[in-house]
Amino acid sequence: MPTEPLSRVRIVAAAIDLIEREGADAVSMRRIAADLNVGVMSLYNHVPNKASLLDGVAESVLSQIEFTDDPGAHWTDRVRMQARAFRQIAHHYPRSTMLVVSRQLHSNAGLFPVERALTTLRQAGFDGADAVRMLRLFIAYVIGSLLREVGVTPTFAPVPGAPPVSDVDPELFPQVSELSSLLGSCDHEEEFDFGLDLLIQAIAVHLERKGTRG
Amino acid sequence: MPTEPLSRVRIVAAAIDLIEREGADAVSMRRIAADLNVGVMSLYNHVPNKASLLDGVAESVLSQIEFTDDPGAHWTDRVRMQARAFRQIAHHYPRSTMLVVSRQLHSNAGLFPVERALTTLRQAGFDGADAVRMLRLFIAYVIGSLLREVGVTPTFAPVPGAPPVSDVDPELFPQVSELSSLLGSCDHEEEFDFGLDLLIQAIAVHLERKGTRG
DNA sequence: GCGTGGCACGTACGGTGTACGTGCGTCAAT
DNA sequence: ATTGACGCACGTACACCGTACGTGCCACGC
Repeated sequence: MPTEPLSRVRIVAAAIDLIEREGADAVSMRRIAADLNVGVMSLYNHVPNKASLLDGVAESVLSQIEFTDDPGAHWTDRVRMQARAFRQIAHHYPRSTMLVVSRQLHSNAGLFPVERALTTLRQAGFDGADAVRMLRLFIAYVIGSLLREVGVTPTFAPVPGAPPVSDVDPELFPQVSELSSLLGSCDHEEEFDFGLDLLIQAIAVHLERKGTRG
Repeated sequence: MPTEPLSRVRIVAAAIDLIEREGADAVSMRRIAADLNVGVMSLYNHVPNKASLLDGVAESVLSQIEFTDDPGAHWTDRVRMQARAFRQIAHHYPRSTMLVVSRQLHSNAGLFPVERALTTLRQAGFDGADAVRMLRLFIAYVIGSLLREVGVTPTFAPVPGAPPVSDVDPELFPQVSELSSLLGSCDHEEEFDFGLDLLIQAIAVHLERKGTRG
């Protein structure tokens, strides 16, 4: 049974698998090698070091975003679709996404989504400066939302292991304790779409005002 | 010269100092001990483990947020001030903030800002469910913005060491390459305020509509 | 047949977090 | 005053980490 030859993509895939199964802390060169039934140092024939391997993870996750763009649709719908595509990848690879988001990105893998978004925004009528602004606004919102969904955030994503928002002092935190049931649960998709629509509507207004003025 | 006795807060302070000076990767129990002129294992008399120490860092940073709330001001201004207070702490402790944002939060230190924000929103007229929604929306935006400012993000915060958005293929990425100068630089404060105002305006509209309807 | 280069692998070194034991200083009860 | 207990600083030791370096196998071009 000659196993498939070792390669960078196989190593990256094993890393993603491991991250999703046991979390980013479990990632070690030795562990990945073991999962691949391979000596540790063999990995270094295909990957210069661990940091580069994690860059590969980021690149791979990013490149798996599936954009289905309909050039005929209204720009608001196209923007919405692009944002949702991001969310879906994060939903699929939650723990890897966490890693992607919290690492400096060195490759050009992140440029495709950026290019696509800028194109859409400029076709909608934004000038260059505003397109960049709006892009940054959306990225901030999307990434912030992903972090909530993935399980970080000061707003109590329902972490299965941890206790809910129990044992808060109602004297000190009346609002938090009154709204604890709302804070403790979260329909991430509904919440994401709510904010997304609000944002899109807001920048549509911004666009109209600029258009009628200048 | 009897040095001040070792304590959890002194250890946490040393950790924050180290993180800001040399980055989160430089943090190790040995290194912190050395900075404090202390044996490694002495730390464990005040801190159960490294993870807890990092929780302490998060807690400390969060608790240093300076809210100056004027109960007489319009709610939009109060919300703006609270968001800015967050940004300022991140600006002051950029690398620690990165760490805070990318860790699950286990303590109640994050509850004060939450309580405060919820109070403001409910006084503005939002019902419980909407207040929670709006809070989450703001948190997503603020955290996403902080990540950009702190130096992550797919949008090219100007990392001093790295080359700018050079060497992108204008054929593949026409928008990116045309707007490269805009993408490559960023007035974080201006950008943050722009998005913040847009957001506040949007939820103000949302509030009015709900108010006049119900 | 014979180099030669790619690749799997073992060994080894300096780093990490932390379990455990030891010794010293201080304070409480006798 | 003596003794006991406890708190806390510290050293040692272990398992694990990333990776530099050397070795040997095997498949290929000449």
